[in-house]
Amino acid sequence: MNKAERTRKFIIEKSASIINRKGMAGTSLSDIMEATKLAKGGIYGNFESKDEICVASFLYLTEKLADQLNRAVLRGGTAKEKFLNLLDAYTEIQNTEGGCPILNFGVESDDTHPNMKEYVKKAIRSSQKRFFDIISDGIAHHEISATVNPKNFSIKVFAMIEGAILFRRVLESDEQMRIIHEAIKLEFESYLI
Amino acid sequence: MNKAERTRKFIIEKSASIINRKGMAGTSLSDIMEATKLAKGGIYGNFESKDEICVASFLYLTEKLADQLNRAVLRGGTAKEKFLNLLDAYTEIQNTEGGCPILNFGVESDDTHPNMKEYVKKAIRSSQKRFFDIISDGIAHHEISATVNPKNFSIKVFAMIEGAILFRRVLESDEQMRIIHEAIKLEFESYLI
DNA sequence: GCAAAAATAAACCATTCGGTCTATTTTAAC
DNA sequence: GTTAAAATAGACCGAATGGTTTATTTTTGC
Repeated sequence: MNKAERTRKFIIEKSASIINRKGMAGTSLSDIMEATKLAKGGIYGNFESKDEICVASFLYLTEKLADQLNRAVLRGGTAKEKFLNLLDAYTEIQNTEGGCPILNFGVESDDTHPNMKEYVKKAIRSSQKRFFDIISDGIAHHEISATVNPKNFSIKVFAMIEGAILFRRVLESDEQMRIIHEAIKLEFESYLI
Repeated sequence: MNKAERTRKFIIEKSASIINRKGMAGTSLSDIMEATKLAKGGIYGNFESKDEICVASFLYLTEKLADQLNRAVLRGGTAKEKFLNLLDAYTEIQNTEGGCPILNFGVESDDTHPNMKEYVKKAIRSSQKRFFDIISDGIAHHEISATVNPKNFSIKVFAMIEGAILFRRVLESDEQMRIIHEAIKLEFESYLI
């Protein structure tokens, strides 16, 4: 890794949480310069545009989040442990770095940032797949009742989590996150054999 | 209603969906001028700042939405009808005007727009209350099992709806909204007496 | 219809914006 | 340690930004 690569990585790490919190449109180059203590020359030597920084920041945030979620899953042996670890991880992790990148970038990824939408799509699908895989494996290993539809349940769970993250952010309270966390847990446990 | 009041109303109506779609930071005065075909003098004669237009737009959008949702509820007689009408309304209405204002403004209402957060809080609470009232009345009238916690179920349902709205927007498909809609319906029906 | 007030248009303002280009510093290879 | 290339700083650019003020048009009340 040469100096430019190191600087590029540094810029992404310093910018990601700001862009996540303030939004792409709400974050200026000045904000990024301030966060990195770099001048424009340094930033534009590494990125072609602000949009490229935003994309790189989103990918960085979701990769980091995926690592954390995957580690939480791997700490479990049974499907129950894996699922509950994953659920807990969502509750604990998402409270940092400006919130959930899928929620934040997902809302902003429209006409003004069309390329971002493809990345968010992928992130949604892989987030749901993480739940899907746990449920499917649990069914295959006779830990979870085959009456549950892994795809539908995964979609439902992930929707609840994203909704809960939004409420936690706006209401500035963990209360509703805890209520939804408990509701997911109870429902999941009702499917255990 | 004098001319200025009429113009003010006109500006809000024309601006609301744009601000909802593009975000507060992503919508410029030029965008609003274009949408309304008014010059700045006309706009600043009615509003003190762009922020005031954003607040007015949010309140307009949520009031309009609430009217539609309330009408859907009133078209039902039983708790079951009311709930399912409300659920259907969310599925059908939200696909317009730039999406769900609670989601869009909720994500953007942070440090950069602190006053907006209070309005979004209220909108979340009243959205959940609409479900809560239906469930509570349903329990009081022995239509719904008393084993269901109206508060928790309302929070859960609304989280699912907001999550589903996000997915529909990003995935550009109704599929997951339909899956979640069906999941909510099935769960609700399991509580009917 | 007229005159004054209200409402809006258009000109103006300073600042900020994303990006480009030149100047300077740092790094890497020898 | 030296030199050339790479990397970054800082000056520059035109456009865009939100907002203010002056000019013009429209509305209102009589």
